[in-house]
Amino acid sequence: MPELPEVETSKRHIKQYLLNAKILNIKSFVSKLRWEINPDIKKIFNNTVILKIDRIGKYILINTSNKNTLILHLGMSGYLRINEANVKKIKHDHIIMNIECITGEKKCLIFNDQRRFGHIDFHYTSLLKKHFLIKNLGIDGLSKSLKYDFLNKIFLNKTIVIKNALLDQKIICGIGNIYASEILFYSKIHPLKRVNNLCKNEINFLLFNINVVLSKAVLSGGTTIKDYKQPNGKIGYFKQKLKVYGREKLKCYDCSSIIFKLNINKRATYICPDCQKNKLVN
DNA sequence: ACTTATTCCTGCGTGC
DNA sequence: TGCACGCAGGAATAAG
Repeated sequence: MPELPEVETSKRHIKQYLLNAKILNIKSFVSKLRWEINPDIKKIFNNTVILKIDRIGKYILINTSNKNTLILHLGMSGYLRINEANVKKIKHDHIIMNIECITGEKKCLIFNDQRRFGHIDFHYTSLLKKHFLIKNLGIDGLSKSLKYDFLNKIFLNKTIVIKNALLDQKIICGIGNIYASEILFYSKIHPLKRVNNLCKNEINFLLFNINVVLSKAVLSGGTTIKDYKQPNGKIGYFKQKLKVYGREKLKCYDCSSIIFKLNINKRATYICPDCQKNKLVN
């Protein structure tokens, strides 16, 4: 679910409440999400102040005054929401962080995750890049440093197909299954094309469209297929703008050919067979 | 050093 | 209605 645009939308929204707020306490109602939750999380952040909120790939990073960083990943079905303090829990609310905002108001940040593929952890801010979830991440999908030379160098010696390369968080982080299909459609590249066969123009057009698709999706508040919600409770509105994802058997908006669904690594992939027919071309 | 399969969860739609 | 099955936005880990 939540890919870069959904995580970025969530980050931006919670930031207005969390920045400079005091964490009163963190409560966890499960012992594990994807992994065991370090029980120290319940007290180590008590009475700390939130100094900075960042995102890398699909991770939200919250720096606090005790020189720690909270690491949040929303998994497949997770979302965050801001509520008034002491609001009643609903199903799959797993973590609640009670805060006192800079305005003096008391609120809480709630992490809800039906499938529990998400995770919450923390690490010393200074050693964050050594954390097992962070250390192998590649360059962020919206980073200004994501340029031709960087990507070309990686693609040169690889034989994996481009769809899998886009999903590989060790290369570029933040792109997931929805945006991989969309980016390749925009780029007119077949998802099964091998990365070492991409020419300079294709890589540059791909880079351009990674930025276009992710930026546009952020502006729409992300994509809601099923569970995802913005922290204000609204859904994301990019679904209406998807050109191929989820549009099997419907007409391509550009050429009226029928959108086709295929599986790559067991994951749904959508293409316009006419707009992206360069599969075998070098 | 690669790629591919398995695994962790809940819930929904489909077909019998 | 009920049940079995496949599938869903992720990704580390194990196995090949």
